[in-house]
Amino acid sequence: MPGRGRIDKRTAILDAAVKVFSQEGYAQTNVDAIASLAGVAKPTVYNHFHDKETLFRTVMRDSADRSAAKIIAAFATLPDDGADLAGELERVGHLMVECQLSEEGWALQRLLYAEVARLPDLYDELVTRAGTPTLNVLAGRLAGLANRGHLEIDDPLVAAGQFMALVAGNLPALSALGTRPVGPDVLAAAVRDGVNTFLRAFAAPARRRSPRRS
Amino acid sequence: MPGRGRIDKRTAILDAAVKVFSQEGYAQTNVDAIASLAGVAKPTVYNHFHDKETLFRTVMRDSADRSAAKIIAAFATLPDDGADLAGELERVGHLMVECQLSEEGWALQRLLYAEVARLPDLYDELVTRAGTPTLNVLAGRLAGLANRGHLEIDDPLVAAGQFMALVAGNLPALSALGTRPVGPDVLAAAVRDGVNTFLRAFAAPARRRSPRRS
DNA sequence: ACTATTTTTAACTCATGCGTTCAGATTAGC
DNA sequence: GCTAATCTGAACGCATGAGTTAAAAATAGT
Repeated sequence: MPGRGRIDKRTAILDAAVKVFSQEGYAQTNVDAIASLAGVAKPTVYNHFHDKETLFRTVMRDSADRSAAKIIAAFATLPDDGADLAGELERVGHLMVECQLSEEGWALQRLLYAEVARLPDLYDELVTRAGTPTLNVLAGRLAGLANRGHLEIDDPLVAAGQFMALVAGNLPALSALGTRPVGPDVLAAAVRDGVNTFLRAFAAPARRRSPRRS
Repeated sequence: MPGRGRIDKRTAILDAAVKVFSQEGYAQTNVDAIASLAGVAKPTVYNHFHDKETLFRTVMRDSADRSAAKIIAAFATLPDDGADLAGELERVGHLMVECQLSEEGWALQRLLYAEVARLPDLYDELVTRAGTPTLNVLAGRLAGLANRGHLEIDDPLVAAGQFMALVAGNLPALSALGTRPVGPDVLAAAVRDGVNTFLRAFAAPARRRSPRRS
């Protein structure tokens, strides 16, 4: 019985909840499993969170916040000067993709798909908290690169969305919606392909580059 | 009580099942609702399908087959000559996107995301039946266009995946994972943006084209 | 050490819902 | 019209699981 204290029970419950919800889905999860995994009695769960849905919403909010913070931190490392643009985009793409490939990233996505029809307001909240700021940060970086003449971009928001689609678009298929591991070589190839196509479309024409592989 | 015959009971059950599963999700669906919507007694459901999971798998298979047939038919209309390539790609992209935007297309996707962790073999089956052939047909078309000098493509499979990612990648965000309608103008802009970027990356350099808008 | 709050244990209520049973009605095929 | 299959209706058993309750036990703050 670690943490016989008071306050860390809440975080223990949340940690257990994210695991069980991820593996079982919302409806298939029973609260007893969360309580026992957290090393906590069931009424304690209901003391901290009024009901199962409140617990679920809290888990999703926290998970989305963590994911967004990680991706935004990755995007923030994109330098404004165009030095080794392909390499930098690959590096950032890798960070982004690994965040989505993480246990928690996929769980968030699957749970969102599963419950969006029943909890549309939760979806809106997560988009506002995580999706929109993430896209905006990347768009800002790309706009900076375009202003310095390293990229040729009309609409930075569109380009940002397309960068994410190109780099991460094949992940669902590659990992069977996150249920199967992806080899690092396969992953690297997917990221490289996405970055190459992105640069073929948006690289400034002055410095015509010939990508290493398709 | 239409269709008091024997065999159409099965299709009535399947039609009702796809609707209820789509709206409620697997776990939240109760078989009585399917039976009553199909105008059929509950034991009849269990006469045709051994249990709820078998019914679900059948629904998913049928739905995937229908979707794949529609998309493949759309891809098949892509001409091999490069006449109005941008227009043709937009037209085909529109067909593809509308198929995914349909009630049934989104339902299939959401249900797959929701249940893939519990039914991994079903996922594999659907990929084999629908995902792989769809991608292969598009790749074949793109390879044909490349062979005739209208596109510059190293790996047609990669290019096909990237075309789909570029054209359809923003749909989840635009439609809130299929739970909200998308205006036809917004949809047209998304498809046009995707096709433009695809052509900026893959159009043969001989005929340099300047896309109408970003 | 004393008090108030929280946690635990274990049992309980109550609703949902899968899958089954069976007698009786309906239909297809001959 | 007769027979064999299927469909209906309504009820049932049974398991699962959310959320609650109660008193006893442990803990934090003072």
